[in-house]
Amino acid sequence: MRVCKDGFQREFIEDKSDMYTIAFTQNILSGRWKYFILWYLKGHTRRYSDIKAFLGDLSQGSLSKQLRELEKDGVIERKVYPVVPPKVEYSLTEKGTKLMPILDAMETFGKAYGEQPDDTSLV
Amino acid sequence: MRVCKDGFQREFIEDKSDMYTIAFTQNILSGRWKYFILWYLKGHTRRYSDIKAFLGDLSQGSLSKQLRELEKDGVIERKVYPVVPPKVEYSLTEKGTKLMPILDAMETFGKAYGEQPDDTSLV
DNA sequence: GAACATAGTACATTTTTGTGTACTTAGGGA
DNA sequence: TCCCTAAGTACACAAAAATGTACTATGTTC
Repeated sequence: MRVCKDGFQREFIEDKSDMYTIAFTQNILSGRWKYFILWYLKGHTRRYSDIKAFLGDLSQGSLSKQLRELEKDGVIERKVYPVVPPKVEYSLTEKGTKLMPILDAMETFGKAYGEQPDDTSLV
Repeated sequence: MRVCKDGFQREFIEDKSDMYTIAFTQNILSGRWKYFILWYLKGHTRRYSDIKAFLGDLSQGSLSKQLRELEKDGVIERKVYPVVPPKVEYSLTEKGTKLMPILDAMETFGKAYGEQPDDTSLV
């Protein structure tokens, strides 16, 4: 029971705060490619061109945008080497590695219920 | 090492299949409100109007759409009582409960790194 | 001195999502 | 008789996300 802005007392059946922490996490992960990028970076340092090649069917603009957002949220790190042609490496930060249990849980669910995609589509 | 469609052998540094299972799960969870709906259904059977009231700031059309998608994906169950005015109850299926570890992992991350929202915003 | 490579940016356009408004159903109450 | 309720649907519209195309930088190689 709690006093609200309107002066009345109300019983709060749910505490929404847990939900807000989920929303916070969701914001970081929202984006068509972010799970894939994070998954690909798991345990590796990768160059921009490798990520691009791995994901394949996305434009440079999209990739750059997703990477910038992940960097802004502090889950990946960007290391620029001052060479020509440019070389930039991406890796997970410690915060980023803390997202891995989420990916693992998604993988577990997907393995239990998902269909295997056509193998040739991977080649 | 594997023979590809183009006839060449290639070394596959990554096996993408795990990533596809993540994509499968992501598809089920994509949608502005789905995490919230699932979270709210955790351990409870809820009426349409309760879900609407809980989420607050979304239209009937949006809510119906999200619920239909979750039902189609088999993660929630819809039970209609033939009364007037209508009564419809939603609950998690067993498949739906298997998504909970994902929400839990997101909550853990959010608790570690998220800021608490202004408490008054919840009232 | 022209072309190549990598890692981008800028901007217009398309696609995907989400929203707002109006409408429906049928029994019970004023 | 008319309005109320809960749980929707239908459709046009707006906002957000993703995409495609063109462009940039600069040291090295041909």
